[in-house]
Amino acid sequence: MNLKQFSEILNLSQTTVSRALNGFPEVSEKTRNRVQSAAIQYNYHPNTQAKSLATGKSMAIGHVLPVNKQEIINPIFTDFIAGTGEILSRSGYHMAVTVVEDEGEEAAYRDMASKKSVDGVILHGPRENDSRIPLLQELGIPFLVHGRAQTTETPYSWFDVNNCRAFKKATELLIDLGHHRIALLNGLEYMDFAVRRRRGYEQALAQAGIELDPSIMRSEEMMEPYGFSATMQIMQQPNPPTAFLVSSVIPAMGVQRALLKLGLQPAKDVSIVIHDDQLSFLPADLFTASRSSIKDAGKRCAQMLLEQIKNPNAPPLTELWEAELIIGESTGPAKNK
Amino acid sequence: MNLKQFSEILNLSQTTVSRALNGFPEVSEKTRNRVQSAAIQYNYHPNTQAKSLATGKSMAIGHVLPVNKQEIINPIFTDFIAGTGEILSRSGYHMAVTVVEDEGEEAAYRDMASKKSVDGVILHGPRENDSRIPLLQELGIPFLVHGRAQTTETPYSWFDVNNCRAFKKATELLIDLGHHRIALLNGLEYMDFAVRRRRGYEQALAQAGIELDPSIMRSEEMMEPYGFSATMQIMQQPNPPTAFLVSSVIPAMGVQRALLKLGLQPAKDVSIVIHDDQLSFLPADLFTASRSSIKDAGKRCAQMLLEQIKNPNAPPLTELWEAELIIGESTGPAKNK
DNA sequence: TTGTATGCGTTATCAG
DNA sequence: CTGATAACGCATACAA
Repeated sequence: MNLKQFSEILNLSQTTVSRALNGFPEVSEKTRNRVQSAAIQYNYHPNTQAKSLATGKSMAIGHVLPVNKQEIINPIFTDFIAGTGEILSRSGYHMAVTVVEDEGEEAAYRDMASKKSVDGVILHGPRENDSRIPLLQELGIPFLVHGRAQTTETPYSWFDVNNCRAFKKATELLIDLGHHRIALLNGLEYMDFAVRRRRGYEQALAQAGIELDPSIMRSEEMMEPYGFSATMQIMQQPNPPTAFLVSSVIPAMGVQRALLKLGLQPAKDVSIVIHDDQLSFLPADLFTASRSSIKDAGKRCAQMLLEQIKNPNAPPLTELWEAELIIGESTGPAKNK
Repeated sequence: MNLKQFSEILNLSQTTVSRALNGFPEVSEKTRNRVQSAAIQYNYHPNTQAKSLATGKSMAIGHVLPVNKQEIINPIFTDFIAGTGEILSRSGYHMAVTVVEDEGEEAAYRDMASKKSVDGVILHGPRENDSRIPLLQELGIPFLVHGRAQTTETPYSWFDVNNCRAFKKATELLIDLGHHRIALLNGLEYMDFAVRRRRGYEQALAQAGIELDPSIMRSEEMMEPYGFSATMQIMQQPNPPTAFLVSSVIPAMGVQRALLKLGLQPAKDVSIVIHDDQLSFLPADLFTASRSSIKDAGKRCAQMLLEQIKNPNAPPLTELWEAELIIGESTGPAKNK
């Protein structure tokens, strides 16, 4: 059923029906009610493509996901889009997800711009001086960066968690508990968030006069086996750490597994502090953590992007959330040697 | 840049340019080359909405994700769409992801049909006698079910793993190792796959003359804390099992955590067999498993759906994969009592 | 092999 | 408050 047929049923012009459905003020209450209830009755929905063509709006938000980079298509992303999608669908938007080979990412954005297939984009996993940011600016697509990239160029909209402070506080907590050898299992350090986390860790150590020890610092993709093998290796070195600071609950599961395998009790023998994205499928209160819900982040990102689409000429929006430091069961005082 | 402008640059009609770009045979090699290189040079891409409107094809595959049902928006889904998206993007398709409140699912499908916003749909998480299947049939949208629903109605296209046989074999393996008390930590049993898995488990037990014991059987969402708490509870009952059969590696992580907490060694004290979807972020060889890559499933589903879109009148496509039984480090002979 | 004219289903402009 | 008509950008039947 299209508009023409539908308006014929109602004995109205297409124009009036369209206006009634789109909430234009000039149509009479009576007509509007008649149209709206008929739309439900006949299950009439305007064709998306035609509407897009006429308005220039696609009512879609794009996500470009490089396939080889596990950092983006990962379980954290799932919880993120659960939040994003929830907000978007309330506003009538859907998500256009494109999977690309790593080297096809730029082309994908150019494509979107040229085809006008999305009204905005959420940019995931920013790196330092991420080239995608100037690209999107050049293309003129509204976009919001989930995270930040230390760029000196023109400002852009972003949403981020204060990773530096979160990890500084987490490290301070461990230091206050008497820990002086604290291992860091970070994410990949070409990702901006990982750089900031490392910086927070370093700042806290420096303040306490503790020297950095690269032999107990790692940087890899946040997967369980990484946490396991890094812990096995680090704990079997001479002078092992008494605490671990871990970038996500996923590798932390591996850390815990390794400790148990080594006969060590979390909290009692070795303390663990993690950054907790509050993933829905993993335990919540197992670890002491700097906590910040990734799903809520997804919601907020969607809201900010929609605002930006609404006011294209407004200055860039930025928002920085503080993580909450939660004391769980995985930390305890350092043992005196 | 639109077709009109682009064709004026080339001094050709819109028709010829369109044909050259869409691979029609009648256009001369020379013209085609000229058009194609100019398209690259001027970065011309046809507008998606206009193309869709003219052809009736949206070049999009839909996923409808109910937000409250964790069973669908979960880390397994992530790996699935990584596979799906990879295949689709090669064919020029993208994915339209819509998040809906649980009760809005039917409306979302009706909406898609009415708006013609997708060319096909992948249906996730089928239940027994799933009402979405007749709905999609009624709406006339090509669709492929990932999994099956025991429906007596008209046939439909599906892709599935032989869950029943996988769990039967897994159970047999444990029985062969001398285990007679085998706990089952299943997924939610209103999901079709969970029903089939339970059936496989029951068949193997029946063959071996072992009676079912509901006190060591659970059915919940496949999350880590579920594995942990179910194991803690089951192992502290009188006459605890000597083996666990677990629906996914995620709750299995919890099983393992519980066993270690209870001072029990996997394989040695208690055996664990899981179904392993080969999630990218969790350990691969930790458990003895019936293994079947969820990412490959995603790929195959995409291929099958595309075939179906191509030949709308062909009979439904179905495909059943057998899982591979992999011996890992989590199984051993039952201890003699 | 190329071009002309029309339709796809909306929204937007302008007139009444 | 309502309606006729022109875009929107492309594909395609038909003509040359």
